[in-house]
Amino acid sequence: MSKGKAPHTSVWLSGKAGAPKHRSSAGGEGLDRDRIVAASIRLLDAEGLAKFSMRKLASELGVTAMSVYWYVDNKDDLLEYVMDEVSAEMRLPDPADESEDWRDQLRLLAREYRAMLLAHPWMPQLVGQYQNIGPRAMKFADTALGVMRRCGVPPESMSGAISALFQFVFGYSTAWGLYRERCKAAGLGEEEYYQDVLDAVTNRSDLMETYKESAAMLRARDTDTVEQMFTKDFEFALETVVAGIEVMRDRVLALQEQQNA
Amino acid sequence: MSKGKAPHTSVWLSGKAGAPKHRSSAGGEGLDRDRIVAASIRLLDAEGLAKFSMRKLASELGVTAMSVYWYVDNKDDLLEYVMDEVSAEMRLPDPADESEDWRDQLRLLAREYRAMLLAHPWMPQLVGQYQNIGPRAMKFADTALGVMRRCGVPPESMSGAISALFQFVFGYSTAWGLYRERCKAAGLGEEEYYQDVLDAVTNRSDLMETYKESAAMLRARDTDTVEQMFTKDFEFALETVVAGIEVMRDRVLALQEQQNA
DNA sequence: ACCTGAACACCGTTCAAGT
DNA sequence: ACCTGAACACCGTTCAAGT
Repeated sequence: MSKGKAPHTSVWLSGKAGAPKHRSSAGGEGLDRDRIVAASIRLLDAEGLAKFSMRKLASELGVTAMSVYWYVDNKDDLLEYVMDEVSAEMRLPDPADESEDWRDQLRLLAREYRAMLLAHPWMPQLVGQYQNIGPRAMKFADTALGVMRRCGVPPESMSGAISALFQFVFGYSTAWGLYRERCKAAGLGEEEYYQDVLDAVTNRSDLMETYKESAAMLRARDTDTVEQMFTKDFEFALETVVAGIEVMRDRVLALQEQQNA
Repeated sequence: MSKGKAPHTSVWLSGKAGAPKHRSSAGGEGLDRDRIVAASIRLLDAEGLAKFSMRKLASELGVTAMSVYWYVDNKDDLLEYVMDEVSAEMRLPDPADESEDWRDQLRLLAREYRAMLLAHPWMPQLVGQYQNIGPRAMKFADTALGVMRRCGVPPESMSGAISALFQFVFGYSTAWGLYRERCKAAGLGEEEYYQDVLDAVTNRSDLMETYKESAAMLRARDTDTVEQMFTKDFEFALETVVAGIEVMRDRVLALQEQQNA
């Protein structure tokens, strides 16, 4: 922050983040920013982002709506704290551990990211709304960079490679999370809902004509459950990106060598 | 839709989508679903999703808040119509054109998707909230599948490969769109905001220690503008995925051949 | 068939007031 | 230092009523 009071960008850039959380020292039953964040996560997991409100949160905490505002400036800030908190659920590999393959470490990071996003279906939406740049999320990003460096990609290409992998995982988790949420909201099983979509397309010959590629693909994998389909796609795409990174590394290194000769 | 009145999943699965749009025949100045969708896009582009409301939309149309509800069941449905409408902005290659390289067609699709998502900064958020399965979005997806088939990936692997590419583009566009929105909201230039983040990290030795990988990477590319950085990352990641798809295709085909022998 | 007004059940947040 | 109550300026949506 170059100037005094920058307009709203992120709590983590406002200088007020690290500051007083008002830990009620004695660990009593008073309010607390940690307690507020924990209650928020509980509510979000239970009822989703759309139904989450400051008023409900307050009543969950057995307190008046406005008490929360003593610990948190506004709803946006609170949600940024929440994001960083669940980001801490991910296990991280040690990039310094030479005994492990960097590909496996990359796979672990991708799977942990996916698991976290799917464990909290509201999380992809928040990631699309606020920048996840709190300390725990940054630790994750920094670890990913550390692993990427071991693969031998030159520094200026690292963030492109990182982007290919983790933006995919984010997009994928968003899509699958959405699908599951819709099923739950509609009171349909995952297979049921899928059958409905399939029927809607295959029963109408005009749609079969227009979307013939989609129809053909759907037919090619109709022995799988929806969950199997999503999981297979994830694993295939994950290997695609890892393989691609290796190709790009060799390509860039060859180019550099050629320039030095 | 197997049963009569399925609970809310998507307008496109409710049977009410294709139905009466109430085209005011004579093309007069009456209301119209097309007109409502167009006005919505105008408002969303101008003020963003957070400030978009049914009441503002109505007043933009010079009409009472409730008139809109004659043409559209609710806000969710309207936003799904909007998504499909802007999805039509993307140019599509012809998968049947054998004179074009499938790689180039894939690149075109990825760039068109990116351009569309960045032209409407609220779009990534909607994609994370509703399933984009309207007719125009489906046409895009079907074209992507058609191109992918030309590459030689077997049918059951196609959606995994598609996922690797387009979920990445979605995630990437979400992140960059977010960055730009934050800049605009804060009244900062893109470089200025970046400098603020950089300063926040590099001026504190404890952070430099914790996020040393990030700091090193940032230093490695500090001659680029933010826009150049994002664009380079996109191009690098795009090539990464395309290269990865080729590797995976060869790998899967070799495996199939081996099983047949 | 199309549009309106009034009303309901919510929001996030401010602000003066209490202890 | 911490919490409250009342109030403000909004929401999406329902419903009975108008033409």
